[in-house]
Order: sequence, then C-alpha cells, then structure tokens
Amino acid sequence: MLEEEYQLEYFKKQGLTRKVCKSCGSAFWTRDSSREICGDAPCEPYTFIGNPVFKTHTLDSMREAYLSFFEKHGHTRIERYPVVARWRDDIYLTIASIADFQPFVTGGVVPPPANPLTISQPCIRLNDLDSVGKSGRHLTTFEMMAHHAFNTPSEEIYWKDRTVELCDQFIASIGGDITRVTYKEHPWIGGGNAGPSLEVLIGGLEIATLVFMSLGRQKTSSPGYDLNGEMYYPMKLRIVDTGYGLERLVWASKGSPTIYDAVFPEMVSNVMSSAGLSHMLDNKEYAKILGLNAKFAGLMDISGTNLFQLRKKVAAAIDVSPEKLDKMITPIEKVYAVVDHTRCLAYMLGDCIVPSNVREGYLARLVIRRTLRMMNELKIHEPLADLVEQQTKIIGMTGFEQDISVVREIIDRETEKYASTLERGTRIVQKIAKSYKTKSQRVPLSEIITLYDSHGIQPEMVRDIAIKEGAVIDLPDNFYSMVADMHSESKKEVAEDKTSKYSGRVNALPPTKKLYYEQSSDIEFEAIVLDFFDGYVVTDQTLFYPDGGGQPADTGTLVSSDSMVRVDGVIKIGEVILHHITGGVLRRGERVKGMVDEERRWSLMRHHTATHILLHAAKEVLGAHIHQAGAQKGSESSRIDIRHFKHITMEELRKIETEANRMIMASQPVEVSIEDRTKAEQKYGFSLYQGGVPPGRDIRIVKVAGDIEACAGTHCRNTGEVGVIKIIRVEHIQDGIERIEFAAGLAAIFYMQHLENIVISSSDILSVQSENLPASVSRFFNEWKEQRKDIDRMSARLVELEMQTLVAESIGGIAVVIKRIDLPAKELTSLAASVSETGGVALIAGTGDTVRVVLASGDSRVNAGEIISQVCSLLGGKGGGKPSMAQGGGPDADKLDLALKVGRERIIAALHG
RNA sequence: GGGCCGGUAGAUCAGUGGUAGAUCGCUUCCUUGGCAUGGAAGAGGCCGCGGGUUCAAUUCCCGCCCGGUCCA
Repeated sequence: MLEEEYQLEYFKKQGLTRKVCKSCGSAFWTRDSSREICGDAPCEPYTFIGNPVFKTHTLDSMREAYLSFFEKHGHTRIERYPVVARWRDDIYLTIASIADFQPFVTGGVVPPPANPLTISQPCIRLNDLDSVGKSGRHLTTFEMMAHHAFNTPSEEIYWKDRTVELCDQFIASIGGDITRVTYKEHPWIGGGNAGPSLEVLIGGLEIATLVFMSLGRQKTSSPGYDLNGEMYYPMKLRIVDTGYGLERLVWASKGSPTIYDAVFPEMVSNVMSSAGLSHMLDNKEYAKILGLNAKFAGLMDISGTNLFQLRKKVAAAIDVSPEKLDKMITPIEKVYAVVDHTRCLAYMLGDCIVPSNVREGYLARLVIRRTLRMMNELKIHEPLADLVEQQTKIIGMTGFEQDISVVREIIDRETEKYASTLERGTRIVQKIAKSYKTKSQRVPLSEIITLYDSHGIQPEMVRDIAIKEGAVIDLPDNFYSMVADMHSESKKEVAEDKTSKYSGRVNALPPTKKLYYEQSSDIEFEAIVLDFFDGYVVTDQTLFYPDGGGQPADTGTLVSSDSMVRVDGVIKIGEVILHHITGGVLRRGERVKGMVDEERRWSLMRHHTATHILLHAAKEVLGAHIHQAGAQKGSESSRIDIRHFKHITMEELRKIETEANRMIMASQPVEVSIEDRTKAEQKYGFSLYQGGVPPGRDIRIVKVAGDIEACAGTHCRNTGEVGVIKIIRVEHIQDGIERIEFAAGLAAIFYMQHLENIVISSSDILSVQSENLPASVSRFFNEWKEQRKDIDRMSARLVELEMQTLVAESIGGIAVVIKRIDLPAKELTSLAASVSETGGVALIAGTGDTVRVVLASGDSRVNAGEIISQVCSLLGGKGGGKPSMAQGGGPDADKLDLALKVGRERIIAALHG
C-alpha cells in the first residue's frame, strides 16, 4: 500500500536491504544480510538481558546524551510540558511528546516553539496498569524523548532520510552496533492523522518509533489513500514525529532483568528493604527468574488470564511449580509496581493534579489507592508521602510547580480518607453479613451492588469479609459490567443547539465589529442593521457583549428612526453577533442607535474582573494547584469553582477576601493584549487556560493583578474600579472542588447592608447591642435548654403528685383509673404509664384546643389500641397505639363524658372477659 | 452534571407514626495494698434545618444543608 514510502535513499546508500520477516510477514530493513526475522516481539525474544546493547547509562545521562546529540545537530531543546494536558480538552494526561503540539501546531494554526526541536516529555498512560510490575517492561510513567520537524510547503526542514540517519548516528553515539538494528515498516494511524512509520528494534526491544505524519482526513486536491476503510489525503504540513523510549534505552544499556531495576534501582532497593525483601536484591537465582519472566512476558500480552500462562511457561523453564513461582515473585512484582506508581504520583501531584472523583483527579486517586493497597499487602509501614517525596528528589525538584509540603499533605489526606472508607466499609459489610447469616440466607446481589455503588466497597472485599463472618455469597464474574449496564439506563438527551439552526444564514454575513473590547466603558454606539430574522438583529458593529466565557450577555435598547426595541439576549455564532429583540421590528439597512444597560454592564464587568482577582488571591493563599474548575458571573453575585484538596477554612477565606481587596485598592491597570499562542504559553505557562482553551493562532490575554489568563470577557480598566469584593459563602460542591460565591462593587455593598439588617433585627428582638448578640444568643439557648430540663423535672414531679390523688376503682382486682385531668399531652401519657406499670389500667383525658385521651393498660386483657380508637371516634377524631399504650384525640369536647363512659364500659367488659 | 446511601448521646450505631435506646467513653461511689478487672449510680439528646400530612412526626412526604459513594 505505502510500500514505496519506505524506499529511502539513505537505506540504499548505507546498504540496508528490505526483507520480509519469516515469522510475521512484516517488511523490515537491515544491514545484516543473514537476518530473517524482523526483530520485534513476538518474533524475537529479548536478547539484551544480560547482554547490554549500549554503553551503560542512567536516566539522567541517557536523557542528556539524547538531547545534546540533537542540539548538536541543529535542534532547539524545549522544556518539558506538564503531565496534565491543560492546553487540551480532549485528553487529561500527556500521553506522547506530540501531544504537546496538538492540536494547534499540528493543525498548522500556530507555528511550533522551535523548528526543528528536541524534547524529553514525561508521559503517563494508565491503560496497562495491571501489567505494571508483572511484565518487566510496563510503566505508567515514561519519558518520550523526541525530535520533531514541521515541514511546510514553503520551508522544508528534513524528512525521512535525515530522520533515519540521525537515528543511526544517535544509536552509534551511545555505543550501539547499528548492524544489529532493524527498521520495521509499520504504517501509523491515530487521532485523524496517518503516515508511514518505522519501528526501531535492537536486541529484541523496540526502542523508538519514527512517524512521518503526512496524511489527514481533510480532503485535498491530491489523490487520497484508503486506510482501514477511511480516506486519508496528503497534508500541507508534514511532521516528523519521533518517540524514543528513555527508560527502554536505559534498560537496554544495562541489560538488567527488568526495566524497573534499570530505571530506578535506588527506589527498588529502598522499597525492597521496607517490605523486608532486601535479601532478594543480590540473589542470582531471583535475577535469573525475573529476567526469564521479562523475556517471556516480552513475547505476549499478559493482561487477564494470560498471566497464568506466563507463570506456567516460566515455571517450566526453571522447573518449579507455577504456584511456588507465583509465591516467589508476586511480592517483587508488587514492589516494582509501588516504585512505578510512586514515580507516577510524584509527576501527577508535582504538576498540580488535585485528587478527586472527577477527570484527572480521579486518575490520581486511582493510582494512590492502588499503591496503598499494594503497600499494605507488602506490609510496608512507611508513609506513602515519604516514598513520593523520595521519587520527587530523584527526579529533581526543578520543574515541579507544586510545593512538596502540599504534595505530602495531599497524600496524607488521601491515605487517611482511604483508611476511613475501608474501616467504614468493613463495619457495614460485617453487619450485613451477620444479618444474612442469622437468617441463613445468601447475601443477595442487590446488596453487593448497593455496597459498591453507595459505599465504594469492592465486591472482592465484601466476599472476603462475608466468608470470615461465615455468610454465603455469590459473586458473578461480570459484576462490573452489570453495574455499568444499570447506570447506562439513565442517559439524557442533548438539547438542540440554536447556533446550528442559523449558521447557514449567519455565515453569509461579515464578522461583527466588537466595540465592547475597544470601548468597554462606553454604553452608546451607532450601527447599521445587516439582517433581521426570527427576532434576531445583526448589525455591522456592536457594544453588546454576547453570552460566553461564563459572562452573561448585555441587555439594553436599539433605537431606529421610527421604533425602539429591547435587547434581551445576545449570542455569538462564529464571528457574527446576534441581538435578540422584543417590542418591534427593524429593517435591513436601517441606521440604529444602541444603548447598553449601564448598571448591569458595569456590574458584570466588576464581577468578571473580581473573578480573576479572587482566583489569584486564592492561589496565593492556598497554593500553586489552584485552578478554576468553572465560573458563572452574574450582576448580583458570581461564583468561581476551584480545585482544592480540602475544605477552605473560615480563616483562609478571610485571608483570600482581604488579599483580593488589597489588590483592588492597589488600583492597578488591567492589561489586555492579543498575543501569539505559542509565545504566550511559553511566557505565562498553561495556567493561562483557566476558563477553557480558546481556538486560533492569536489569543486574548488579560492581566489582572498578577493573574494572567486567556479571556474573552469585558473588564474594568483597573482593579480599583471593581470597588470591593465580599465573599458570600464557600460551598463544597464535589470532591476536590470548592465553590466561592461572592459579590463585587455595589452588589457587595447591598449584600453587606443585607447582613447588617439581619444583625440589627436580631439584636432588636433580644434588645441587646449587636456586639453582644453572640453572647446573648448563646446565653438564651443555654437557658432554654436548662429550662426545658426544669420543665421535665417539674412535670415528672407533677405526675408524681397527681398519682397520689388518683382514686382507682377496683374492677376484677385490677386498679382502673378513669379521669379528666387538664394537663399537657406528655404528662397525661406519663401519668397513665405510671398506672399501667403497676398493673393497672388508666384512661385519662385532658382538654385544650382539642380533647386528648390516653389509655395505658397493664393488663393484657385490655387492648388499649382498640379501645382508644372507639373512644376517639366519639370525639370526632382518631387515635391508636399499641395494646399497652394508646393515644388520640378529637375536636368534640362536649362529647367527652360520653366517650369516657363508653371507654369505661369497654374496659370493664374486657376485664370481666 | 446524574444516580444511590447516610445525618439519633463525646464516639460507633440500633430503633419506632404513640413515654428516645444499646455499647464504648465520661463523672462519682464500692471492690483491691496498688493495678488490670469487677459491681453500682449518674451526667450527657432542637433524633441536621425549614415546610407539609396527621389527633399525634425523630419516624411518612417535599425542599434545603452537610457527609459518603458510583457513573459521565
């Protein structure tokens, strides 16, 4: 298909020949005329274990060797990007070096930061989480070293030949024998792009991939290619996208049994010691087994049940039982995984991820809990924070935005949280297991689903505890998919988008001139009507700000020579602004005068500028990880959601508020500029993208009191114009996200006046000065509690006294009291209860707004519940209770004597049987 | 954002449309040479907040607040 793509001049000149692998049938290029196999797994096993193919390098020395090699060959070295892809909204984590330049650079919208460039980009991929530690080669975190060249029609940097040549030369520079290298043809497709690609193999290991991204899904005039049923066409921009696995290069340079021993030997030995496994460190037997294990694992996918196959193979090779082998190496595999995961956490938390139950925060929590589980299994008692800090130090503190003390605090909190979830879970499961055991029933599936769904308890844990408690439980294999099915039932429909309805008509119009940017403090303008349909007016220019960026649209009026209409909504479709009007019509070509509602506009601007100020103040008070998770501006109050790992305390809130108002009082100018995206990113970092990632080559940068963001909203001219910020409340809206609600400007003043009114009216009620309000309220509350107790005591005393005056008649040897006593319901009840406690029967009635009747029976023959309902129905009401105690009432007080008489008769009848 | 579970004594939790409970902890006393322990008595509750239904709500219904959890 793309065969001719691989016929490189360089291959011919260097004497490489194209061969077809005898094992898999793939084409590859080699200098070794006797070679018959492509050199890739599973065709060829690892041969470098025990026989390094490069000069020994550490991570740092290998990285430096690579970057300086490419620098020497005309590339500019670029600093790494964060492992959280904040410049993208389609992925959470940076998964490849090219991800740094997607979508704007690769889409040709923005020029690259340098061309050609070289970078070593830490990447995180959690797809093979289960294999980490077990396969000997999988990592969650790896550095993809790369050199990229971006070729345009006007500027050719270099393409395939030079890329392969540089690869050969680099391999030679680190002591590799290029006659052992094979280049395997491997057409590449991904993310809407495609192109030829070469896998670089040596010693059975793939150490790099050289991708020549040259095809895209967008149709061009050139003929296209059909790849897997999709058409791809040549792109204007052709990109050299290489990826050299730093860790793999280091592994191959050491020839150690696993990649883990090669990449982080200090941590492996630290964690081994903590787990009490240090005796295995220099054990040749273990090294041999682990090497074999990696070799076999290199030939297969070990996810799921395949792991058992791997065990069997390795066990057979060293002649022990698979069970014994499993026991021997499982703890070591866990150590490897712990080491890998802690490195992953150092990057995640160092780059300011806040663990939570959403997005990348969820991924961080997943890794933390997984690590804690394994540490627990290995009986490592060292705090996780210590291990992560060690990793941070090994990686080198520079390049991490987050303070290590915050990282530690986050981990400690997560550790505690996990422990309490487990503890709570254990108690709940024990209780449930016991109750089903006593009922001698199986624990039903519905119960297990509830435990998982509502309490986050893994079904495996339910099973373990249930067995311990002696309960029986059935756990289906497809448990998780059953839960997933249950959730998928409630899918919601997506509302129809207005913009798509009008886009055809609107696209024909010229872009609207946005006066609200240049003259944000003006409120009047003149314009010409370009179109009018469905209540929407489009003009050539406007001061009306449209809905967007969390800022609501302006309102106001449009006046023409013969009519005046109200603007009640403004939207933006593409570059055209549509005003929704009511109360009249406008004609195309008409001249109109527009007036924006001044107070509302100012209030919105103040709130918007205040949002930036608050975000900055929060960052100063709470730490580098503070990022906006959402915001909604209003004219009376606004809110900003920020990512934070714990509740914001009152003290912190006051500090943020004070800081924010200090920034206002400094009255610094708000600077707005249009800047080149790449340059802005390098100058200000990715914290630019707080409110999402805007499209386009140039982005609008707004600087407010030290806060720098890409923002399209309208702002005050200086921070002083905000006036004042008053925080109204802080709310914990979900795990890892705190919402601050606040008011700015006049709205803040109104809010404070409102608060003052509450205080004044409350103090008026108590006739105290505002200053004494808290003390008085607490005194009143305590007195109220004391008095309630007094009342309880007194009513108990009252009941006692009443008891002494009660005259009981004896019916069949049972003391029966039937009496009217005007006491509150509670006393009637305890009085009746006192009688029944001594075996008597008491029917007591009291009158108030309505009649209340209590019947207590100390004799099983008298069923209080039955009798009371009859008594109450005579009173025009209802009543009921237990056989020993019943209450009720009704409105007809004049029928009380009759009701008591009937009650008495029923009691006598019951006692006489 | 959607769903589910929960909020009762200092802690952990029962429970009920009809007099609010248990265990641990706390206080005092007794037992003992002292301690562990054992025994007895006692204090400690706006049954999360607001509204509704009811003769009666901690309990049922609705809204809110708070905590937990699963899924996007």
